[in-house]
Amino acid sequence: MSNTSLSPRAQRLRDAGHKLTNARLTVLGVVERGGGHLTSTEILNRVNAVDARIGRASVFRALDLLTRLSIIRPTYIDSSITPTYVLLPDGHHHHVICTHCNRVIEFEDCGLSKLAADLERRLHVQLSGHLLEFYGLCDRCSAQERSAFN
Amino acid sequence: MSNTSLSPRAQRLRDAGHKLTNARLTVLGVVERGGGHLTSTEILNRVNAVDARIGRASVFRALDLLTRLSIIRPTYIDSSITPTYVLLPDGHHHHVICTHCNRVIEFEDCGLSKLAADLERRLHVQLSGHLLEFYGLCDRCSAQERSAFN
DNA sequence: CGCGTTATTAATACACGATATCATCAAATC
DNA sequence: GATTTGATGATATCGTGTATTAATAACGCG
Repeated sequence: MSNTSLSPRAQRLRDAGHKLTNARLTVLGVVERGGGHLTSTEILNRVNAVDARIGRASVFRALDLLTRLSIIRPTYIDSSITPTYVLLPDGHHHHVICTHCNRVIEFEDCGLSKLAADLERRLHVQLSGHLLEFYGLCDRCSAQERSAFN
Repeated sequence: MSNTSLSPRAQRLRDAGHKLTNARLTVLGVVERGGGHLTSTEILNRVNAVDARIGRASVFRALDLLTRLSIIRPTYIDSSITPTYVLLPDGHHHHVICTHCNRVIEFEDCGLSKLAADLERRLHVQLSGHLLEFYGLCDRCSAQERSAFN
């Protein structure tokens, strides 16, 4: 098979020395089309809808692998519940999580490339991505709080 | 009992309208003394070593509560395994996670207070903390990689 | 300082997300 | 096309986190 139609992220998988299997490409496709913040259960269901022959374990293994390659990242919305996986589109992702209603508000632009370059030099690390989360009350919840003192 | 010896974080619990129970204060103490990145299991064990009468569920509830107050935050080191909880000492925390050996390197200084103020204004939110994670290879692993092409 | 109210707890049984295992399979290389 | 080796899928199992409820202790108030 030729490589002409490989997605950039699939290419990264191969470049890192991993086989481009059906299971991995399906999981990657589901996450890419998912629009962010899918739980493992949602991913399992969607993968199964695409190809019922793909097993649970392979989905979890694929998620682990994609995480190690900084293609996706597991995050907690609420504490302790199953994580949601977010794509790190250009290696990074940023959001605000409301600690009252658990709403997630994404935003662009973190201005962290300078800090990343600093860290690479100071700590002798090779960075491939980052995640920035802010916690607090969203607009609705903070309005509510003001009016009800509670 | 007088309030003279309340820790600042315990004070925050009370100010938010929650009772300062033995279970909550014990969990908080364990996390504060833990030096960051304790798993729930480690926290459970240490809490039990301090006071064996405290039940599992109370520990998880305390962790949830402390998370909602942005006093701690669950994070994933490796994908899919049990989370580790980090203190957000002044409302924020920053680290680099090595995607090869899972080592965690903490650093100070993120320069994000300006961005936080911006977001509060633009999104009409009230922020109480943040977490910044970088992913990549640590010094040891990136040296290894260079010498072994692998 | 003790009493009443009410949030919180402890104990247990349970649910369910994630994993270990291993025989089978298929992707990449030549 | 054959070979090598990493990856898969099925299943049994594990272990973290949760629901439930009667009992308890923290806090405010007199």
